[in-house]
Amino acid sequence: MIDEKIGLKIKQIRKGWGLSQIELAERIGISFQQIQKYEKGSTRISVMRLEQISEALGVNITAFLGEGERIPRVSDLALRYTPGGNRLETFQPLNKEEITLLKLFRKTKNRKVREGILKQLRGVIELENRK
Amino acid sequence: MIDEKIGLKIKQIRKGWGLSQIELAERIGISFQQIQKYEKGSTRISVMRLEQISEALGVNITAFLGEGERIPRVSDLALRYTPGGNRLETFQPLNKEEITLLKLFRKTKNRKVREGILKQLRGVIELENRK
DNA sequence: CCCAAAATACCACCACCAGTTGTTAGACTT
DNA sequence: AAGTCTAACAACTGGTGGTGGTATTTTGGG
Repeated sequence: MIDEKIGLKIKQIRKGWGLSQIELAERIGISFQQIQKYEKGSTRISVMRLEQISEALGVNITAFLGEGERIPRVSDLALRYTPGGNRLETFQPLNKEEITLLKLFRKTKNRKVREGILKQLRGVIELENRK
Repeated sequence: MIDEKIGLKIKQIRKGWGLSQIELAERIGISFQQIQKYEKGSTRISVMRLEQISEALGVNITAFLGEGERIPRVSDLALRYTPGGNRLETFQPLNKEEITLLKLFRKTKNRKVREGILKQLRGVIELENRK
């Protein structure tokens, strides 16, 4: 899966440098057979190993991961994580209203006020659910 | 070593979202005890796992690897995304109280209630500043 | 303050797989 | 055709990734 992709890149970069599996293996301190497994994607690569490999190959570790990746846009996440129902997950990008809420909430230094807001919300929610 | 660093970041980002170890664990289908090990850095993280985790946390996998790089937090993106023009300059991860607030706020479906809360906050803030 | 419950930390055990060794086969020299 | 270098594949094993169980801390509402 992802290990296969990474393995392929390892192979490409290694060959690009004209290194044999043996040479690469020696630089890292493991057997060349294990390198084979990595390149074939038949064993999972740990982050630590990948770091060693990237170092041995003189490339940044992100060279193996970057690909078409990009920083997830808010819209993507919204789509991905607001599935069926109104399951209220904590994990959602903040929408405009919520951002306003946060900014306001942070502006008031008064503990009592903040606690009051929370209490008030709880009350309303209970009321809603009761009906 | 590198696993400890990654573990720390996992913890940071997870908490920033107000997720428990249990919730994160469920999202990727492993035990929360294993999450603990990852966060403590006591077991090596495979690239595959890290990818799952980064997806579950809504960040790019490079967020855990980029050493000095800035962590592209989703909540960060969300906040900077604010169309209103007035953005929060430096993002602070959500603290406990704010997470509670958000959860409650999202629980109430009633628009009026939410608007009321905002209005109320504005009032209090104005009051505070006047004194 | 107090108390339940959620969240986290800690421990011991097991199964699997990362890593090893060994063998084979092509590809190239000389 | 014999030696060398490289890479693919099989069989084995120890370490550790992953688990369930329990103890401890932290939380937050009354």
